[in-house]
Amino acid sequence: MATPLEKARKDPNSMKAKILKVARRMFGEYGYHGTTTRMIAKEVGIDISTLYYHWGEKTDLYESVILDINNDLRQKLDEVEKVIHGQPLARRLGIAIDMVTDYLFECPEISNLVLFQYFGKTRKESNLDFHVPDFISDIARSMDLCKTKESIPTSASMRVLAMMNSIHNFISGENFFREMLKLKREEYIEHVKETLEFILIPAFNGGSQGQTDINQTDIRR
Amino acid sequence: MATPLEKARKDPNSMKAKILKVARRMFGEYGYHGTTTRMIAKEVGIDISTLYYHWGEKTDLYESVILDINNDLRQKLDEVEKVIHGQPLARRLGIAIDMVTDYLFECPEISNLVLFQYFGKTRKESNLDFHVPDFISDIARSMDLCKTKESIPTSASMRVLAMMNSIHNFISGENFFREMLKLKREEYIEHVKETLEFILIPAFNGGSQGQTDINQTDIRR
DNA sequence: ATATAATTCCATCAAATGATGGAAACACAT
DNA sequence: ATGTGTTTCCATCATTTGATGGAATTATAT
Repeated sequence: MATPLEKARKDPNSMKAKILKVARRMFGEYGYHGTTTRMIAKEVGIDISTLYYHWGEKTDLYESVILDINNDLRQKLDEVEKVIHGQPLARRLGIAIDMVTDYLFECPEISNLVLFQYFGKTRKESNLDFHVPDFISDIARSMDLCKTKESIPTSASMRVLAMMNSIHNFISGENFFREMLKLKREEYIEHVKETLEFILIPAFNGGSQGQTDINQTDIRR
Repeated sequence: MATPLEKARKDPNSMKAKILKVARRMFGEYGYHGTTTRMIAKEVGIDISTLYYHWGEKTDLYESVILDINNDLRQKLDEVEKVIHGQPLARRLGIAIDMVTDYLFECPEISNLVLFQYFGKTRKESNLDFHVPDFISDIARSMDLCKTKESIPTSASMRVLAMMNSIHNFISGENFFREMLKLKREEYIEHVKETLEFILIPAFNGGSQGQTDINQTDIRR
C-alpha cells in the first residue's frame, strides 16, 4: 500500500487510477515525448497540478504505466497458460493466439507501450530493468522450447520474442494497417488471427517436416 | 532537381545530405517528438538556423526522411528480387532474409522509422500517404502468395506485413534484446537470421504439411 | 461544529523548443 | 577588385512544456 501505483490498483475509482488509465492510453498512442502532462490532465478533466500532486514527475508516471501494463500482461499470460495446459502443441498455440489477441485488441495500449519500450529511446535514459521478463521463460516452457524455467536457450528466447512481437505488431499497427487494407475492425481482427496462425503454428509445430531435405547453409547460399 | 530531397540525393557531400543523414538516425532513435531540431543541428555541427535554411520546418524535414528511407528500402527489395528470381521458394526466402537482414542491420534507422510510422502517432496528423506500399505487392508475388500484382488478397498483404515486421522488430529492438540476452553483435545477428528462418520458412514453404489433420476451428476450440 | 488532513485549482516560473530576421562570411564569375 | 548570389551564424521571439507554491475547497475525524 506504499506506492501510488499500488494505491491506484487498489481503488479503480480513485483519481490516481483515473489518471493512470488515461496516461496508459496517451503514452501508448504518442510515446513518452509525444505526450505532455497537459494532454493527460486535460483528457482526465483535471488541472495539471492535480496530476503532479498524485504522480509526481512525468518520468515517475511513465514508469508506473510501464510497470502497470507489464503486470497486466503477465497476469493475462498466466491465465492463458492455465487454459492451454495439457493440450497438444498446435492447439495450445491456436488457443493462446486467440486469447492473447482478443485481450490485446481490448487493451491496445499494452502492445503500444511494449513496442515503445523495445524500439524507442528516451532523451534521458530510464533506469527500468533490462532483464529477461519472466513471462518469456514461461512461454518458452509452455511452447516446449525448453525443459526447465531456469536454463532458457537463447534461440528459445528469440523465438518467443518473435512470436509476441508478431502479435503486438498487428495490434499496435491497427490504425495504419486497417486503413491501408480498407477493413472493418472485425474483419481485421479475424485476418490477424488467421495470419498469426499461418505464420506461427507451422514453425513451432514441427515446421521442419516440409523442408527436411534442405539444410540450413543450402538455403542461404 | 526541384525538391531539397532530390538535391540531397544528388550530392551526398552537400550540407543538405549531411543533415538528412543525421536526421534519419535521430528521428529513428528518438521518434518525431523525441528529436529536437537543436539535437540534429548539434550532431551535424551547425547552427540551428542553418538547418532551417536547408530544410524548412521540422515536419518538412521529417517528411523527407520518411520518403528517403522508403525509397532506399524499395531499392534494396528490388535488388533482392533480382537475386532470388527463379530460385525455389525456401531458398528465395532464405536468401531474402539473409540479404534484407544484413542491409537493415547496416541502416537500422530504416527499421526504426518504418515501425514508428506504423505504431506511433504524431500530435498533428501528417498528410503522408496511407496506401499499400508497392513493395508489399511485389513481395507477395515473389512469395507465390498471388499471381498478378494487381489483385492482392488481403491475407497475402497481411502475411507480407507479418514477415517484414518480424525482421524490423529484431533490427529496431537490437539495443533492448541484445542487452537482455547478453549477446555480442555478431552473435545477435546470427540468432536473428536463424530465428527468422525458423519462423518464416515453414509457414511459407507449405507449413500445412505438419498439421493437415487439424482443421482451423479445431485448433482454437 | 470544529479541527485536521487530503485534494484541487489558479497563477506563475524557468527551461526547452520551433522558428525567423538580419548581419557576417563565403564562393565565384566578371 | 567588385558585385552577386549563396551559405552560415548570432540574437531573439513566441509557445510549449515540466514543474511548484499557495490559496481555496472538500472530505474526515472528533
